Amino acid sequence: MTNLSGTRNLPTENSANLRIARLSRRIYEAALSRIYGGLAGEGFPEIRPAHSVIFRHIDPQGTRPSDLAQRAGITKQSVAYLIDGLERDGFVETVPDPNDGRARLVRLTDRGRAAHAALIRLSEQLDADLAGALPDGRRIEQLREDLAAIVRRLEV
Amino acid sequence: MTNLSGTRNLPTENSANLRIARLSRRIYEAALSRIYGGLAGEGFPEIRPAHSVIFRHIDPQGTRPSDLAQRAGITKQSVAYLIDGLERDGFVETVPDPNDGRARLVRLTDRGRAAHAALIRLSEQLDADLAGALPDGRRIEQLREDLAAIVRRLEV
DNA sequence: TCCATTGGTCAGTTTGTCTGTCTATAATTG
DNA sequence: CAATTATAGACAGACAAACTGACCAATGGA
Repeated sequence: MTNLSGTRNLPTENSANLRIARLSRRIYEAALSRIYGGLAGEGFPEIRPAHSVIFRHIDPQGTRPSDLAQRAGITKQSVAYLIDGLERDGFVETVPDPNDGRARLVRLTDRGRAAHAALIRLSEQLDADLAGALPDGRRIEQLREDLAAIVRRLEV
Repeated sequence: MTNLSGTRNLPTENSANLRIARLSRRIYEAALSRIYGGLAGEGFPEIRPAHSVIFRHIDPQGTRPSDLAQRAGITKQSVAYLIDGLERDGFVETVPDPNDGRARLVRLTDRGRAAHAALIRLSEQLDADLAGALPDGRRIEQLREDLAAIVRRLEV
C-alpha cells in the first residue's frame, strides 16, 4: 500500500521500524503466541501467558502466595486469582504451611511439572530457532550481551 | 540467594536470563512504563498502552474503525471501545465518511496530534537512551539489524 | 431489484489486574 | 505475659481490554 517508490528507501528506511523497543515488542508478542500455542498443542491449552509468572517464580518445595506476589510484582489478589485457575485445572495444589498457621504453600502437581517442563522446552526451542536467524559465529552471543546491557540500563 | 558458588558460572551463566524472548519482554515492559509514564508527565495521563494501536495505525486524513481493527489485528468492537475512550478525552473525533453512508472516519484532534507527537518523541528519546547502553561504533546498527532479522524469522 | 457483503452497534462474557476491607495468626515489645 | 502491631490470606467489588454473537443499515454486484 505504501512505499511504491521503488528502491528509494536508503536514508529513512523507516527508523520507527528499527527502534529497539518496537522490535522487542514484536519479538515478545510473536514468542508468546508460539510458546502458548505450542503448549496448547501439547495438551496444556488452559495455560495462558498470565500464568507464566507463577511458573517462573514457584520453587520445587512450594512457595507462599505472598512470596509469589512479591517476586512477580503483582498483588496477592492477582496471585490468588491465577492460582485458583491453575488449581482447578490440576497444575498446582495448595497445602497449609507447617511453619506458619496463617500461610499456605503452593506446589506444582505432576501435571504442573509436566507443563513447566514443556514451557521450558518450548522456550529453548524457540530461542534456538531465533538464534538461527543470524549468521553463524559470535554474532548471537553479542546480541544476547547487548540486549542484557540494555535491560540493565532500563532497570536503573 | 542462588549461585554463591564463586566464579564458576561459565557453562551455564543462567541461560534462561539470556534468552532472546525473555530479554525482549523485559525491554518491552520497561519501555512501556517509561513511555506511558512520560506521557502522563507531559499532561496525557489518560493515554494507556492499549491506545497505542490506534495512534500507530491512524492516518492523517482519518481512518475507518474497521480498517484500524484490521491493521491492529483486533476486533471492531475492541477498536470501538478504545476509540470511545479517546473520543471522550478529546484525542480523536469521528465524522461520517462522505464516501460511504455506513462508515465513520476517526481523526486525531489537535490534542490527539499533540499526544501523538509526544509519543513519538518519547519513543525516540528512549531509543537513543537504550542505544547509549552499548559502546560506540557499528554495534547498535548491528543490533537493530539482528533484531529485525529475528522479527522476520518469527513472522514467517 | 434482490440479496450477499460490509461497517458499525448493542449486549454480554472472560481475563487479569487493581483497591478496600476483614479475619486469623504471628511477632514484638512494654 | 499481655497488648499491640504486622503479616498471610480471603472476600467483595471495580475496571480495563479483549472476546463472541446477534443485529441493523447501507452498499454494490448478479
